[in-house]
Amino acid sequence: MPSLRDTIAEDLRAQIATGQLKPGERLASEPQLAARYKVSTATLRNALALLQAEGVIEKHHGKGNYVRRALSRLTYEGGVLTPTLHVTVRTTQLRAEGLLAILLKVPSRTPLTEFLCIGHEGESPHSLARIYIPRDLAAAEPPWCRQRPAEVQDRVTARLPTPAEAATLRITPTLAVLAITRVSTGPTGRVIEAARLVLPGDRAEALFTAHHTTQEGGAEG
Amino acid sequence: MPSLRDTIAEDLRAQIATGQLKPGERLASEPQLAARYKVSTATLRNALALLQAEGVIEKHHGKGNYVRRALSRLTYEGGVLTPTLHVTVRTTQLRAEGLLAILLKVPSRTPLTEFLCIGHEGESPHSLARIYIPRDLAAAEPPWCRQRPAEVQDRVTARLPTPAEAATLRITPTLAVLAITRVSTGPTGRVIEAARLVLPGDRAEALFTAHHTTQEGGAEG
DNA sequence: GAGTGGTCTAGACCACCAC
DNA sequence: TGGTGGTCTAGACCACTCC
Repeated sequence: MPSLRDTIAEDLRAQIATGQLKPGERLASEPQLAARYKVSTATLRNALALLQAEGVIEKHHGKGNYVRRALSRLTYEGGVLTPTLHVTVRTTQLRAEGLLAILLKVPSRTPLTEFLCIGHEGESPHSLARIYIPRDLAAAEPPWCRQRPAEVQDRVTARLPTPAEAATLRITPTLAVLAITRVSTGPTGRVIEAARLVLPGDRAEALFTAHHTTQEGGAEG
Repeated sequence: MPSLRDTIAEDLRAQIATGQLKPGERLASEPQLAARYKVSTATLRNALALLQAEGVIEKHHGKGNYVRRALSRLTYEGGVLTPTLHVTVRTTQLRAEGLLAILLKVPSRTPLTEFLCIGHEGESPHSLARIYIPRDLAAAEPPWCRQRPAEVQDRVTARLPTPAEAATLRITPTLAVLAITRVSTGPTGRVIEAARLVLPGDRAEALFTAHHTTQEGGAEG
């Protein structure tokens, strides 16, 4: 037996899917919706929380609840994120500590340059990347015109965003993100770049293609 | 100013991190905890919902709330999931439809063999894989001893599990999963396998390593 | 039956936003 | 200032588990 919450969520999902509620449109206020569905506001908010976790609606304190605009799907492939419409970059000087030093294989307190990159589509941010480069390798040019790596390793996980990440990406803290940690090694074996990408789970995917010429099997567990 | 919910969640997290609450142990009942923290049960349950979404606790209706047992981290690399302790396989005959036909590049209704693989560690399931192979390629041997692929493409996304997946993996529907769709192509260009893996986001990671010998840059957006 | 978590209610009070 | 969502309360009632 579906709960009231699930029934209401399903009804709103259907209204959005059929276009009765359009992207960017404001939903009726929570008291109004609660009255319409004959439930308490707590139950109605519970239903909205479901839709929020699915990335179907956005909540804006003091303004209302809105149908989420359908943005392009993001594809991460070969170290490149597409589509890349607008990127704002903020450069910071810092020193390697902890995990960052390990990733870059440098001693603690090694000078680094951080490039904080936020990708935008229209008004809304859609991707967050923090790129770390040993300072002696970082010049004036942006990092994506740099030395060619000989090896790139991507570590991909699914998790909830930190509150800061959620705020930056304007997503709810309950919407899962795809987190990619990339380490690029130069031809000499030196790590030339470490990057941490955070992408909204509901509209991002990462593609990896491997070519085999000799042995190796397509196994699994 | 942190909310009561966040404060309580943080306190419980700390108790678990410091070992005051041990893996597998039952928490005090919700009314007891609510009294201890001097909040309503609704607020206390709100805090527990946070911990549940992080994979820190498990809720069991009618029994209690339990600290989640720390299982090994799962690593998916080169098409192999490790550690692979126990796998139960169920074989099913079916016909390609929709997305499956597209992935395998076969006409609709092509006969397929499905291998439903559930990885276990002790009592608890930790991974779910559905492997699809054109029936003329599927023999008696399990799929991981099959023909060598020339190319393997992995498509990785982060999302919430379906209710069925959550039940199979014994995770909450609010814990994100890492979903990997793999397509293996044989030396002749024919797709020899499609696989859909679902891994709990809080303890799985996928690793991909690319080697470059010529051009290509480490870009990003 | 006793105890647990799951759902839901009705309403108070606060914080944010726009006019 | 009025409307919106955010947090929290106190308590009713139901469903599940175990004795």
